[in-house]
Amino acid sequence: MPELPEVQTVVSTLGPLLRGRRIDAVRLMRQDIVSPKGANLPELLTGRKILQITRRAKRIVVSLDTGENFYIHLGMSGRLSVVPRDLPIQPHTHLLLDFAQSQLRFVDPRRFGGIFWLGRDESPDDGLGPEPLQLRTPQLAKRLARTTRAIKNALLDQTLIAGLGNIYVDEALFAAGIHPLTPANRLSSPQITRLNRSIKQVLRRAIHHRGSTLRDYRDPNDEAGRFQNLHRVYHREGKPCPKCKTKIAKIVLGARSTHFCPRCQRIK
DNA sequence: AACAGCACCTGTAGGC
DNA sequence: TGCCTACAGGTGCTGT
Repeated sequence: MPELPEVQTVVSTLGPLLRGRRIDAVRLMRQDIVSPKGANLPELLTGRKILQITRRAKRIVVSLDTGENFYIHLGMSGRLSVVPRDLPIQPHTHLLLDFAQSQLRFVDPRRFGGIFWLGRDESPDDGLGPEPLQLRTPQLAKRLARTTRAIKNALLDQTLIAGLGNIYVDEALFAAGIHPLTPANRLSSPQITRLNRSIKQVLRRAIHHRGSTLRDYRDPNDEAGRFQNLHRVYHREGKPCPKCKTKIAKIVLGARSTHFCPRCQRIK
């Protein structure tokens, strides 16, 4: 469910609530959400203090006072919330961290998300391409030149560029006027320049509006995002294109729905 | 070796 | 109302 803007919103909300707090107790209801398989989270976390919470792509990285780190991935349906300890526990709650005055809960019905403990030789960057908000155009051009896949699929590949998902790829391609099926290595250099600008613009706006809530995304204070109201193509099939009024099309690409304007986004 | 396709899970919305 | 299917914001594996 969450892409970079939603994860950024979660991280900015959690930071002030948890920074400097000591973990008094840990309750892990399902071991199978933890990686590596055998990691003993209660033992690793109890008594530790949280130094800071940061984001890398869609990973929520928690740094501890021991110098150790782990990250949380929300998958499609994962949610983190900070609540009073005595609030009733809802179904699919897999992990509870107790602090003096509050409790952090990880709830994830589909269990595509999880908690990833990082060993001394591991980094939250492992397996990830560059951050889209820091990406320079020559770097993007170089990476896209290496592949013939459809640009939509290439942008979803987290090793190529890390943090975009289905919504924001469709929105960025629309903003740049690029057809999602265009082979990545066939983009012209003006197109790549526009694409890089569009990606940043879409992500910044989405972060400003605290992400998109389509079904059930919520920040740790249980608040919905607002950016879904500003989507121009995503989930708008059959509705008029905001630029030219042509009906927005929906196709399936790599098993993901893909939305675009057939008139504004042509394959060159 | 890169890449398409599917599997992994559960909840929900929409059609009949 | 109720049943059944399709689909959902992600990623990792498998087979070509």
